[in-house]
Amino acid sequence: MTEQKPRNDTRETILDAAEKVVAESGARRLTIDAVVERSGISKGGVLYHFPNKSALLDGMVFRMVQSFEEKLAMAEDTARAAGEPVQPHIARAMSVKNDHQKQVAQALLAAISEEPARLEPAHRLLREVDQRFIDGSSDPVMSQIIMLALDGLHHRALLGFDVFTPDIRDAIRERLIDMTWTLHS
Amino acid sequence: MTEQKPRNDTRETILDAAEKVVAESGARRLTIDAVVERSGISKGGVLYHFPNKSALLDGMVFRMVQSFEEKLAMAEDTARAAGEPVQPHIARAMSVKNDHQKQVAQALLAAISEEPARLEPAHRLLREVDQRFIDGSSDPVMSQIIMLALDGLHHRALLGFDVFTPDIRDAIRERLIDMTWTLHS
DNA sequence: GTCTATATCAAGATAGAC
DNA sequence: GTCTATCTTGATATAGAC
Repeated sequence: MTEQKPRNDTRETILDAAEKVVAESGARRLTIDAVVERSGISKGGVLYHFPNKSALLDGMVFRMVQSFEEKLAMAEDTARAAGEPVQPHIARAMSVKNDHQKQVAQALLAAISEEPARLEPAHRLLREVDQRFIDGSSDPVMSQIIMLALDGLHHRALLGFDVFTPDIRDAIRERLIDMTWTLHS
Repeated sequence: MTEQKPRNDTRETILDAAEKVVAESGARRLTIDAVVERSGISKGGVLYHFPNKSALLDGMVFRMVQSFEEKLAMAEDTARAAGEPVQPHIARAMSVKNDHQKQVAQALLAAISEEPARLEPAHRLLREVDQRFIDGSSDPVMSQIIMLALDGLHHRALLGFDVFTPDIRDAIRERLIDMTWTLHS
């Protein structure tokens, strides 16, 4: 039995609240006080875990990067276990629209508004994924285009501009995954 | 003789300065005072033209949208004059990396950090361009993918994450334009 | 239309009790 | 480890002279 993650300690509660604030009120209003209010934890408590606002942003970005990495690692493991190329699985993992993607958007948004330099871990991750995604492709430029289109999906969510109906979104996703298969078989 | 545009009145100077502040110091530091300092115009002067910060953001977004619309209109005129489909020309116009794209990034960044609602004019524009770009395509899903990839290029510039060498960027651009031709001939 | 001076407030950060 | 109270600053906005 893998025990339930005891993840909902105070730290996680604070990060959850921070994301909610950004989602609900915009990156501008991501203030310590807003997080205090949204989390129900006192200012002293919040500042105990994140001694200043930069640390809070680092925490948001780090958690986002980490959970994204886990998701990709799982996708790649699945691929390898099936003896398949990893790239279509990466594409699928990147294009899923769920809470996690929202988390990505909120964290990126907060960091870029406040201190773009804090995005470095996200840049690192994107560079690595780019590399693995293009690797071994029979048409690297097309692979890069697919990766950019996947980025574009995130982009629109980030800008709060998500006009696709679920069917169109699904059609786009499946098409991108198909294309990836073609480039890696 | 078309006379030199007399565009460099105080208003434009202020908007230029605002973009420079975002580019140099991040959206967070886009303050009235920073614009005052960067533009050399006094606080009273700046607040005469933009009575509050929201008005300044509106001004940034509006100018961005307008110049983008002009650029697209020119591209479409060129296409029609040559009896060609407009979509490849739209793709070309959207993928050019220049000062204008930087302007887009700075304005978007400032608006989204501060007041996402102020992005509405940009959303409207993107919806329209999307529509025209997909219109009459022999493969609308692929057209949408191309548009998303073009978005992705902007996205990476926006996040300060622009890793492509100029040749790769050119290769991607030309490929996207080629694909667009295929879908509209 | 442009300027300086100043009022007001929101937000980050610290101190110290429990 | 969590809390309340308070200090300090940076930023918006106003007033009114030139």
